Amino acid sequence: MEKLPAKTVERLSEYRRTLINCKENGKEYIYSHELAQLHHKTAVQVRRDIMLMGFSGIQRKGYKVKEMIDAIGRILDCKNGQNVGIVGIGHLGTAILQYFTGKRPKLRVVAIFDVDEKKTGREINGVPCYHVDTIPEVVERENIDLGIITVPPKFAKETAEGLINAGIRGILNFTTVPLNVPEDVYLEEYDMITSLEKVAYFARG
Amino acid sequence: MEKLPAKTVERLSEYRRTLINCKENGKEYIYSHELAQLHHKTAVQVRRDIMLMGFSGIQRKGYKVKEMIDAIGRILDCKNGQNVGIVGIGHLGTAILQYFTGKRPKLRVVAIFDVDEKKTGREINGVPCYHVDTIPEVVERENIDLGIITVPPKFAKETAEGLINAGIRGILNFTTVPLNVPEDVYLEEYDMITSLEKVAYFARG
DNA sequence: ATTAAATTGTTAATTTATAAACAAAAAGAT
DNA sequence: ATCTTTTTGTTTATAAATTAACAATTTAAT
Ligand SMILES: NC(=O)c1ccc[n+]([C@@H]2O[C@H](COP(=O)([O-])OP(=O)(O)OC[C@H]3O[C@@H](n4cnc5c(N)ncnc54)[C@H](O)[C@@H]3O)[C@@H](O)[C@H]2O)c1
Ligand SMILES: NC(=O)c1ccc[n+]([C@@H]2O[C@H](COP(=O)([O-])OP(=O)(O)OC[C@H]3O[C@@H](n4cnc5c(N)ncnc54)[C@H](O)[C@@H]3O)[C@@H](O)[C@H]2O)c1
Repeated sequence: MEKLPAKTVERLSEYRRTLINCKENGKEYIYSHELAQLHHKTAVQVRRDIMLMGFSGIQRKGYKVKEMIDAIGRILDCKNGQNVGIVGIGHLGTAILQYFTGKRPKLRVVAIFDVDEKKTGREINGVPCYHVDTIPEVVERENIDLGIITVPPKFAKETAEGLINAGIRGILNFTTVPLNVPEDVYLEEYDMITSLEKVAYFARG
Repeated sequence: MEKLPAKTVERLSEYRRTLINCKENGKEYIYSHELAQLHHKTAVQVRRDIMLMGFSGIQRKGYKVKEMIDAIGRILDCKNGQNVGIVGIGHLGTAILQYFTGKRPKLRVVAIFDVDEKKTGREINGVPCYHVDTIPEVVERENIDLGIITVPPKFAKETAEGLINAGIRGILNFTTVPLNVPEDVYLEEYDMITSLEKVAYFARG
């Protein structure tokens, strides 16, 4: 199936988060303009995204929340789910781990890796923590597809290489060290400083 | 002065990070294609961004690293700097605080806020931690412009309102709770789940 | 029944972002 | 000196993303 535009994929993920919330609050239907307002987007944009993923609403009633959650799931989720490993379980790694637990059944954090012996060999937040040296075996055995890198900067490169050699398909990198990945590995990076500098720039007149 | 496109601003921030690194490694000049490669961008894009900010290189020699860092500073940095407050100093807040310290002299984290009495009333990472109830006074007194929200979700809304009432100009929100801000407050949001779902989507064929 | 209002779905237009093309300048090679 | 190569700077073209426009449908009101 043809891939959707990256921007649409991002928004679908965001819409789903909101829809799950709506569902928990007992909301059955939602209008495009409601969803738009919650995301500071236009209603047209929302409808266009929904159209692109091949879902339909009911005129004058809006979109069925439950069905739309499922429709987004058919786009974003892999049928049998995808397994995730986090490397470097310090402040940021722990924040991510906690944030993830229980949120997305199809995106399972099944392993975390560190070098600190106070952390390895036990479970943190219900997830086993392994020594980084075991990345090859564990990634293979646990069928880990995606890696999140939250190690100190100077270990970022070797961590990425380790994950890639172990057969990972996608990386989310929070160290702000430039990484080189082969074509068939998808790389996403995020830097809070960039976000804050953007806020700083646009916040002043 | 006219604002640059948001995408260009983001890239300038990223370029600067890399340039600072280059400078520390004693690199004096950099070519557009080198900078491009480090950021998985094209050389044309890099040159265009540089052109948009009104900076010039030297033909066949590239861009002077030190001068370009300064030029980006003239775009991104406020003359007298901007002060930042972080609200909610748990795992994520601490990760951000540590990550920031010392990195951007013009973007100073001058206060952190929490409700936990084990944290308030002392310094964390060299930054005083105040009780959230004192946001109005502290924001005023310390001349805080920008706020980062890393509180538990259910307190996100009131935190944002508190910051806005205290006169903040920009917010970086890591709780994934929809916020409403007045027109003159710039809001940026980030969700790691969205990033990872994007990686998951594009990482599979 | 008829009309009016609200809302979706889709096409068309516009705007923004990226890439291509190429002139100009500098450095080095012949 | 002249030519070739490399690299910047800028314009032009292409592509992507967003917004506008509007037809179609449903519901409610008169
Ligand atoms: N991009 C961003 O927005 C952003 C924000 C905050 C932090 N960071 C970066 O994220 C990383 C982690 O930040 P943090 O605050 O959690 O740091 P931290 O020091 O709290 O945690 C780092 C963890 O990595 C472990 N570690 C060290 N070497 C390792 C190795 N070779 N392999 C595996 N694990 C190893 C440590 O034992 C520790 O548990 C740092 O690189 C930091 O600069 C990025
Ligand atoms: N957007 C993302 O990518 C992302 C990732 C991880 C976590 N999060 C979110 O960030 C937030 C913080 O995550 P965390 O892992 O650091 O949680 P945490 O529990 O470790 O930290 C929360 C902190 O907020 C403090 N706090 C509680 N109520 C407060 C209030 N009313 N005012 C000020 N401070 C208060 C607590 O004392 C604690 O120190 C959560 O909302 C979490 O969901 C977002």
